[in-house]
Amino acid sequence: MRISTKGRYALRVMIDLAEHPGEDRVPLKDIAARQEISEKYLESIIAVLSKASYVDAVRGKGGGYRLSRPAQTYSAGSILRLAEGSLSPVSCLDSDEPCIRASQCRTLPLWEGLDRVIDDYLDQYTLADLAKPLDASTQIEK
Amino acid sequence: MRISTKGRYALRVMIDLAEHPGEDRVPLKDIAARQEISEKYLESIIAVLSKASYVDAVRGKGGGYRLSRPAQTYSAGSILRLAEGSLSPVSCLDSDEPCIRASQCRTLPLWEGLDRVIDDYLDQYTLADLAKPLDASTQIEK
DNA sequence: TAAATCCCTACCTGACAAGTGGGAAAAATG
DNA sequence: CATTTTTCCCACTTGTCAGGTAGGGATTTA
Repeated sequence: MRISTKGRYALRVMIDLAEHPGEDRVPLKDIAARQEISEKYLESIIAVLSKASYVDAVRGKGGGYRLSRPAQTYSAGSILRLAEGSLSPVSCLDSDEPCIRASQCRTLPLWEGLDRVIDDYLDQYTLADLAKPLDASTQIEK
Repeated sequence: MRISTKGRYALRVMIDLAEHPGEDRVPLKDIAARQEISEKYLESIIAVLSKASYVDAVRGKGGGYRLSRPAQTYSAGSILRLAEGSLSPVSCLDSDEPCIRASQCRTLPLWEGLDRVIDDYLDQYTLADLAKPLDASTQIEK
């Protein structure tokens, strides 16, 4: 039940952007260097974020990326679901048409509940909570 | 973030055993037939359950498997953790020695909380809740 | 012209999921 | 004792996917 690097790196990119609001545009090269992730690989990850308008890209010299909304408006769950494709623990929760044996399935309610619990938890956390967590006042109580 | 067939099948095996307490010993062949899973593959899955004494095996003619404890005493989480190895969403939660950068890590608290939420949820469900779910009185309120 | 995003294709490597196959050992039954 | 029915054990296969790497070309903007 692992979160892949896509999701984890996407989150780190977003956090990095949230922590560098001063620099108006942040080039991918800088993010890659700070996060110690290959620029090439990050390119494919940030492309997804960009297409979904989670970040705002500007080309050319002096260009780079920027969050397109305030950090508090992104939930960790939304970023992870976007990057991972899906967070659901079993594939039958993804397809729109329910499984034929759904009514007999002993475990379906378990998975549905698990899916809900995961989503609910991850949707509580915002990007603002994750950036600069040294400031204790922005932390969620656990 | 998928649960693999190992975990899912292990759960189905345990549910199947819980639903057939009358037959003192249930041969794997019967479980495989009912669950429509290859006997050979199930063999490797039930071996893990057997080694952990989750089930009780008797060889030879008339032999088979049986739950070694009452169904209410197994949590879904314990079965899944056993079969899957680990349910944690990131590998750094598995190693006993913490990551060097743990104190700087922006996302560690998020993963720790997620891990806890998943475990807590899955540990609520018992095998007795999952077997014969048509009896509404045994269901967990969601 | 340099620095940046964007977009494409292709490839690699290793790990792991998901199984298959063969046979040995144990226990009951005839 | 032989046979059948079962668990138990080890090796092997097959395919998929994560997690990248490599390279180039087009476009945009200071």
